[in-house]
Amino acid sequence: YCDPLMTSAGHKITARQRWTPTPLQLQILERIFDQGTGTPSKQKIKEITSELSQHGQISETNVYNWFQNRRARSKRKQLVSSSNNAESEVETEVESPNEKKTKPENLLSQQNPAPRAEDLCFQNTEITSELHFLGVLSNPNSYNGDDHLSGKMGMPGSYNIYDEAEDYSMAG
Amino acid sequence: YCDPLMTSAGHKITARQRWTPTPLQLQILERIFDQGTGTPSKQKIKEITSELSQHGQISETNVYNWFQNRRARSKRKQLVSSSNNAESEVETEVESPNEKKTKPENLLSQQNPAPRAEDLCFQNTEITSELHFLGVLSNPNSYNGDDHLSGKMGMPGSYNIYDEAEDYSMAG
DNA sequence: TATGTATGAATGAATG
DNA sequence: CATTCATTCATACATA
Repeated sequence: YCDPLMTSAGHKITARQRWTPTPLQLQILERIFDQGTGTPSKQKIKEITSELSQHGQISETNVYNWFQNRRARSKRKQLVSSSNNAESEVETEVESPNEKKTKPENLLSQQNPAPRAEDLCFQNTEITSELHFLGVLSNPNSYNGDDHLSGKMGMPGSYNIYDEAEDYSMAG
Repeated sequence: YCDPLMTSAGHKITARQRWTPTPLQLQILERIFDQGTGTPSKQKIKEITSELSQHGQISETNVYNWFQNRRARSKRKQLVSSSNNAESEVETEVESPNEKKTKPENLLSQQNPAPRAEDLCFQNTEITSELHFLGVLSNPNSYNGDDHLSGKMGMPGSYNIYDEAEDYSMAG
């Protein structure tokens, strides 16, 4: 399945728009990932890329993205698995982006200590859309505007309770 | 007016928590960014926000973040070339030049090895972005055939890998 | 050919 | 400002 760049038989390999890791590359990547390196960082990325280059064309960006995706994916899976015992009715909709309606990040606390107060505003989409048409969202209060860094704005057009003026120590 | 809440994928009508810059907004932002203003002052942010607000919902936070991200991405990799150039004999058996396809999904910059510092992907990211949003906003069912690029830009290296991917080449 | 799934890539937002 | 996360989009690939 994975071997788009196969030169042995595939003479006419239609260059993909996106990089397709070869089995070898994948193996190495997984191996490194399994080592718990998690975020290889720049230097490591280079090394890995260099290594993978021996097995096929690859860029540091690819490696970087791979790890990023891998990590995000891993977490997703994890929280999903743990969600089983959870009392939530959220049935394993994990692999169904189609069915995905919201992001059960609350379950994510397992691995993530939830350092940030992610107050998800679960507002009805329909409402939002309606508001758009109504033009209600056209020009909200725009908040004070000095809390760029602290801007916890959850959604555009939604009035976040944290809209309070939160001045940050941004070097002006 | 383009509905930022609706995307080509539009599998779900769930409103996006994420601000989606409209074409106009993007254009203005890029323009300002191009001026070299870099990180506009809070005052400037307000002004920009005000301007962009006329083209769609937007917050100062959005503007702020946008510039931050833009800046971070602007500085594309510049050392990826001389650092890891282990691959010299890449089996780049690209398709024949005669090969022609309706959809120029020709080789991606990633697929293209031989990273040269001078030859770094200096594609017009602006264009790419525009095309992107066009494709996104375009509905597969409503192919306009006019200016819709449907993500199938005929630009080589439309997916400039180095445009994204945080620079892991950090000096430290 | 059309649909579904898996996954790489793009981007806004968060954090340090 | 630098780095990382989370979400979404687009596409390769498998399947019917």
